[in-house]
Amino acid sequence: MQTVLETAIAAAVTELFGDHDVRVELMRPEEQFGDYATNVALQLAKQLGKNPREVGEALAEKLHTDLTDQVSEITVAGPGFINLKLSDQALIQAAETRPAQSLAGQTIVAEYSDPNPFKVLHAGHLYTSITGDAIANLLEHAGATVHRVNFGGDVGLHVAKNLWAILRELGGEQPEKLANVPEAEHANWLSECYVKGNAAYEDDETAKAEIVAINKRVYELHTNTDHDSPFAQIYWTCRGWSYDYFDQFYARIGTNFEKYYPESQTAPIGLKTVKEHLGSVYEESDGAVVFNGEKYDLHTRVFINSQGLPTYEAKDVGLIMAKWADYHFDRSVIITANDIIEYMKVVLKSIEQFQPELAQRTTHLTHGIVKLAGGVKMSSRLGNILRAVDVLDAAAAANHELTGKDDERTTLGAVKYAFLKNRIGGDIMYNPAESVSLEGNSGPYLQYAHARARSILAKAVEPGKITGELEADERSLLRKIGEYSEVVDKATAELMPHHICTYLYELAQVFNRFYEHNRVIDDPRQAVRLSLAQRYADCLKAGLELLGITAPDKM
RNA sequence: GCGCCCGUAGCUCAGCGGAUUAGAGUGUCUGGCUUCGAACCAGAAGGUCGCAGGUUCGAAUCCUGCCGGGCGUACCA
Repeated sequence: MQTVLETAIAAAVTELFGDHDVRVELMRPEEQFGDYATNVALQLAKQLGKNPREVGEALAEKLHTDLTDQVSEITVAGPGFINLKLSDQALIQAAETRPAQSLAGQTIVAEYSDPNPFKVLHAGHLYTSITGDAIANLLEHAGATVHRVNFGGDVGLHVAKNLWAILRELGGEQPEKLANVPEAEHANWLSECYVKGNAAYEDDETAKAEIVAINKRVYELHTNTDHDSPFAQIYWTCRGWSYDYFDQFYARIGTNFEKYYPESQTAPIGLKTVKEHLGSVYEESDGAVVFNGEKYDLHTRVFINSQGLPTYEAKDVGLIMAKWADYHFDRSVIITANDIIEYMKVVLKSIEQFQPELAQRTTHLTHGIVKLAGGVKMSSRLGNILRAVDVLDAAAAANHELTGKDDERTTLGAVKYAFLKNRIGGDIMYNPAESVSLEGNSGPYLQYAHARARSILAKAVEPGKITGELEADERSLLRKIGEYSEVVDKATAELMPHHICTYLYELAQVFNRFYEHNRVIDDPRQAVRLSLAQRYADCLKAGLELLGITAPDKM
């Protein structure tokens, strides 16, 4: 419908005023003004040297005859806006529009979550996982084949710190003693070891030297494919515990990954790639291999350190090469926190020098961090962290307190929506007491709104079709339903799921108002209203599912 | 120092070139359940959109400067 109107407006402009440089873009004005609005008269007036209202009046008159079937009212308002009100028939038709399949046929790799084995999953991982999942859903629903992948550091200094503490806890390289750690405690035990190892690294020079040595041993263990030495057994067992813990977490929040790319796998690829382009792209400096970003107004960064070990930069080069080899993607979306924006520019710029299409096809999408109320940043190095499970448990407790029930769907709905409703980019304030509300603009409000509509539908016979003239409240509801495809298209184009949250909340509000003032069952207009309720519930459910939130029929 | 991001009601956020009164939620105050689910609905109060210039028919939205905050700035990730 939007395209039909835009085409007609563009044609009318050309016919009345000849060719001019105007962008015909329809806006959604407030309902009192109409269903669509255009500012072409304002754009034209300047070029024609005419009064914008006169230009608007002329266009409105022309459009009124050109669009008799689609438009019931055209008015010129304010400085020269042309407001269009759809006929009921056109509105009914417009509400049938599906979101565009704008990415049909494309292969897209979506990388998100990226937790490090041996470390605890904190609230930030919860946020990035939920956001990444929603974005992957958007891409998928626009027709793309999406591969969800996950990158994580199973080698590196943090692992060495952890192993140093693990070895102390075990009293040496005695893998059999790992059996003493109860299965339920695996993740907690590892995270406690990390905190101890990190503290030792910072406070104790001897420990620091030992940790650096362990770091090198871990890399060697991978190059030698050592699974049998006592040291290797400890490493592989604890690493396995971490991946089990991740899988449990992802299962709980309902996302799943096709593939993990551990750094131990991408490191050798990155090392090889960087060395292949040593001299042409990368260069030696102070015993390390760097990419001189200053040539491109970026920072210079180390890709291979002076010990010959790959840094995160080289591992990321390896990751991008591995993703390319595995998928030959049309597009690669990497979702991380903001703090590595500049870093990623350097990595991509370096890759651009020898494989430009990989850099061109990559989108680095970043979000803020989860902050505790009071402005405290979370750090797993310090141990004063809010774990992912703490956030979920707090939401579950709030849910229980309000409803007396335990429902994981509501808990997840609350947490996911609380995170997703904010525009990606800024930091998220998390207040354990207030942030995960079940009322107002929240996930449970939408789930509840959905369940109410389903409850009505369950009481009635099959709804019919929406036909004939609509009453004002019915029209408002259908108008809102009709915006769905536009909103999803926008959210997909911008990779901004929060647009869907804003819309769904408005949609539910419109329905709740409708429901407050109008009967559905046992009303002369039952057939039309049931049909509207059905459309509404389907629309709400589809939107929630795009966000990764389940829409229960009862709650 | 340089670069990037942010500053909108007490709090948490939408809005990011358009409409006489800048929107929500929450919190405060008030009203509505013997009737399709009140996790709901309705109303009141609450804002010099950080400050100062500029561009524009039109600026919270674009540009410049300043103030305040965050992040990054070579061998962490």
